[in-house]
Amino acid sequence: MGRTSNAKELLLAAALDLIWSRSYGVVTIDAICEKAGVKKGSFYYFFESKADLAVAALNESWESRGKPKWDGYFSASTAPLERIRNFFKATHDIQEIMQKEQGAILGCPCFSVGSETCTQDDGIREKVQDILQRQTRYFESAIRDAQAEGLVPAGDAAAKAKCLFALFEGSLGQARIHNDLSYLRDLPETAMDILGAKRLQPVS
Amino acid sequence: MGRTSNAKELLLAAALDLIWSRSYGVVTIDAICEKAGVKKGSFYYFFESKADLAVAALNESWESRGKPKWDGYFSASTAPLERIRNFFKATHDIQEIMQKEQGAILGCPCFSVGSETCTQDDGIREKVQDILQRQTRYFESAIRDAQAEGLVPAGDAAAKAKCLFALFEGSLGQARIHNDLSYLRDLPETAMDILGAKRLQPVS
DNA sequence: CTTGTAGTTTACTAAATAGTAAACAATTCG
DNA sequence: CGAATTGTTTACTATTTAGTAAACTACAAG
Repeated sequence: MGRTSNAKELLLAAALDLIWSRSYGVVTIDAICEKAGVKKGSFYYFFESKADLAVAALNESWESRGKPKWDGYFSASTAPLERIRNFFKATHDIQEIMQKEQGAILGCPCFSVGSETCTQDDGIREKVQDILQRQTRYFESAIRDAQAEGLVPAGDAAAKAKCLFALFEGSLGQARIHNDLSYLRDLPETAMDILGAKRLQPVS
Repeated sequence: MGRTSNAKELLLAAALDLIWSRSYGVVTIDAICEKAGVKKGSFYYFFESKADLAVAALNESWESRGKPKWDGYFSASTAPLERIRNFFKATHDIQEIMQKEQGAILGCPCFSVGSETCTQDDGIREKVQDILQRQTRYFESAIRDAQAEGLVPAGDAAAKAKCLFALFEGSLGQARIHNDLSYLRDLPETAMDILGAKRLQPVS
C-alpha cells in the first residue's frame, strides 16, 4: 500500500548515464537528481549516499542489460571459439552505435568506475570486482570447452581468460580515451592469437 | 633574480602522487597544497587550475621518469622481442615493488586519469593521448624490427602495437582493481602469442 | 471513506571548495 | 646599499555540495 513511484529507477538510470559519460567523481548528487527529475529529499529516501547509488546502478545495469547479453554471446549452443569471436565483434558494433548516437565511445562503465574508485570506496570496489569476475568466467568456460574439443592447446584456462579480459578492457579504454573505433577492430583475431587457435591461413 | 623556490616541483610531485593513488576527481587543490606543504596562494601563482597542474604533472612524470625507462627497455641494442619481453617483465616487477611499498597496485596514472577525464577536459585528454601514442610507438618500432628479422610474421605493425598496448593497460587496470599481481604474470608470453612469435615448444 | 503507509517537497544548515587581492619577504643585480 | 623581481602568506568571498527535518500528498486496503 501507500504511494507508488518510479523515482528509484529514474535515479539508477540517471546515475549510470552520467557516471558512464563523465566519471564517478565529477558527478554530483544534485546533478543526478536534476537529470532524473527527482528532488534530493527523494534521493535520500532511497539511497544513503552517492556510493550506495553507484553500487545499485552497476548491479541493476549488469542484471538487466549486461548479463542477458553475455548469456547470449556465450551460449553453450554456439561453438566455443565462435562465442568469443562473436562477443568481440559485438563489442565493436555496440561501441560503434554508441559513438554514432552519443558522439563518444564510452567503453565499459564497470571497469572505468572500478579503476577510478577502487582505492577510495570498498562498496563500489567489491561490486565491480564481482561483476568483472563473473564476466571473466564466461571466457574461462568457453576456453575450457575449446580445449576439450581440441580447438586450442591445453593450459591454464583461468589465466588465459584474464588475458582475454585484459585485452577487452584495455581496448575499450583506449577506444574511450581516443574516441576511436579502430582500437576495437582486430579484437576477434587477436583473441584467437592469444588462445593459440589454428588460423585459417597458418602463420608459418 | 628574485626569490627562488621549489614549490612548483613540490606541487607537481604531490599532485601526481595523490591523483595516482586516489583519482583526479576526488583530489582537491587544498589537499594537493597540504601534501606539498605549499599555501594555496602559491599554487595559483604557478598554475591556473587543477587541470593545468595535472597536465604539467603528467608531462613532468613522463619526461623525467617514464621516457628514460622506456628508452632503456626498448633500446635498439636489445633484440626486438627481448625488448618487449623485458618491458612486460619489468611492468610486473615495478608494480610488485609498488604493492610492497604502498600497499596497493596503482597501475598507469596516464591511462587511469585519461579514462576518467577524457570526456571532461580537453587539455588533460590531449596530453594523455600524446603520451599514450608515444608509448605505443615503442611497441610499433620493436614489432617492425622483429618483422624485418623474420622473428614474427609480416603484418600491420601499428595495429599489433595497439593490441599489445591494450593488453598492457587492461592488465594494469585489472591489477589495480583487484590489487592482484597475478594479472601481470603472464604478460611476456601473452605478448609473444599476440605477435605470433615462434614458441620454444611449438604449439601443434 | 478513513486510516496507515509510501513517497514527495521545501527550506534549511554546515562544510568544503575554488578562487582572489594585497600586503609581505627574500633574492640578486646594478 | 636599494630597486626590481620573484615568490609567499594571510584573510577573505562566493559558490557548490552533502545532508537533514518536517510538513505535505497520494494511494490502497479494509
